[in-house]
Amino acid sequence: MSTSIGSSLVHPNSTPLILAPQNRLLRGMSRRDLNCILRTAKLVQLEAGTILGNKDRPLRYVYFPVDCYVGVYSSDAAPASIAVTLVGSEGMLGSVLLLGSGQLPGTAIVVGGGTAWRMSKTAFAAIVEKHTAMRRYLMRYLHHAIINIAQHAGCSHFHSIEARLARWLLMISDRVGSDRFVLTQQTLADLLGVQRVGVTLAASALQARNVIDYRRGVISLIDRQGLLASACHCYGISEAHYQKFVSK
Amino acid sequence: MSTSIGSSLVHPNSTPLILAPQNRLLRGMSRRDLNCILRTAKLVQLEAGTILGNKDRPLRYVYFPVDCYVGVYSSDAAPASIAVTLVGSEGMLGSVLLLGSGQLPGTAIVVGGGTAWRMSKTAFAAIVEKHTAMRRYLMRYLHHAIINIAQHAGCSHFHSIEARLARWLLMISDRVGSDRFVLTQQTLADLLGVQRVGVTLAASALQARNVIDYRRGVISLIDRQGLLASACHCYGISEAHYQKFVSK
DNA sequence: TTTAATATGTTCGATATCGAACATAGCGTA
DNA sequence: TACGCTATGTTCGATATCGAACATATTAAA
Repeated sequence: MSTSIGSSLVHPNSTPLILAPQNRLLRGMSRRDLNCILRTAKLVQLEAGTILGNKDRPLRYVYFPVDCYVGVYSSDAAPASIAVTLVGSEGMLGSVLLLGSGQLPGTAIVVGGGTAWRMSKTAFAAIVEKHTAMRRYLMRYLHHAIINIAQHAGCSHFHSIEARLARWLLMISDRVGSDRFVLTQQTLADLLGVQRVGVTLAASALQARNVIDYRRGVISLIDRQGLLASACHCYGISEAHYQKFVSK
Repeated sequence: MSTSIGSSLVHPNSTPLILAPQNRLLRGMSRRDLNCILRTAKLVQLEAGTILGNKDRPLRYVYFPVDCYVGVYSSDAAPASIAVTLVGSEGMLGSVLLLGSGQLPGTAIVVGGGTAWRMSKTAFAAIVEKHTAMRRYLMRYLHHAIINIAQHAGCSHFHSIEARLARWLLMISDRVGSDRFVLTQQTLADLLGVQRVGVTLAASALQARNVIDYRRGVISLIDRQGLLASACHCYGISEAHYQKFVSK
């Protein structure tokens, strides 16, 4: 729904500003900085499964997702891969370019398709070079992203599949801005770095407790409180850190 | 030995330059940048167990280890904690200050005592603000550190205790610049985020194959090739990345 | 309507690690 | 020398997840 609204609203050079607030990071910028980005960026459609960059091929663009989200996986190898971070409407893909290189800490793959603001890495570099406030702001976001990756490392090491699944469902929900989204258990398994069986069992348990509902690739979060209770504390820690250090 | 040489060489304002090359990151700088740092930094002694900073208390100093090394743990809580990175003579603690905040992605604890160059965070901020080449160089190091953390996340999730132990022993050896160092199995267990039993079994296996030798807190790497073969590929990947992106 | 493709459900033995003890051995100190 | 502290060794049942099948159900296409 937000997708169709978004698409219908976009007319070149008319009122793209209406969409911009749908990205939390852009929303946190000054009107001036925001305009600067939107003048340069282009709204594009990203399809699930698209590879946006990996360790060997640096990013050519940076992305500010509106209603899509991108997983960054530790490795290309499917069976021995785990997502180290998830980028959606709360952030951007490519903040690492602030350090002078678009080399990601892994492989970035679009998990949920949708729209995103896209900008070439050179344009991005030029803008942040010029606008100090924006650069500082995005550096805070990058800092948050780093801390988040470290958090993930501990999380995936110590917490059960069920707790991590609950956490990721909350994270995805936040990033797409909906409590209902398209996602198969296999894709979730790839994100968590576990077998699909593990996700099936964990998801069944959550469904049995009436916390979520899913059928053939569509997951609905029914009881958000229950999901929070099922998730490890990492979710809350990460969200609190974002609020404290990024969004003002 | 390197410790005693180092200590005996240090006379205030005399020839501290001799020690500086013992930090790989400093060694990679131009003579001018290096002098600038050494004029400001002070050589200090760090004792094992010292906490240098955590998520709540940002760093007050940055450190360029000479023969000590520092673990950054995902959490304060001892039993549910795992090291996300290890900083020794190959790098610095506090590169994250390049992003404007000294908040680490975890708790930094001195694992192996020794000497390090220390500089206040304000002095550091002033220097990197002024020296563009140095800032860019250290940004490359920070970039490497980020990628390394992501690598660790995948590593600890997929690889066995024995492979990870072998990897960490190599990492520690590189950071202290010796194939023999003081370290108990309990400390190793804390680094790996596992029980001590797990380390004992893995270490016994390595010793049985004549790859390492240890007795009461002193570990000696006997067969480096064998250790490399026992370690997961993460070690080589990380080292290669450092060479490619940091050290020129 | 039939068929194929895909998503989910279920089972089962194997294995790594946990969690919790208790035992032994080396080293410093009284 | 005797003592106590600390580091390492060893055992054992419990558990989560793996690895590999095969079964069923839903949807889309022919």
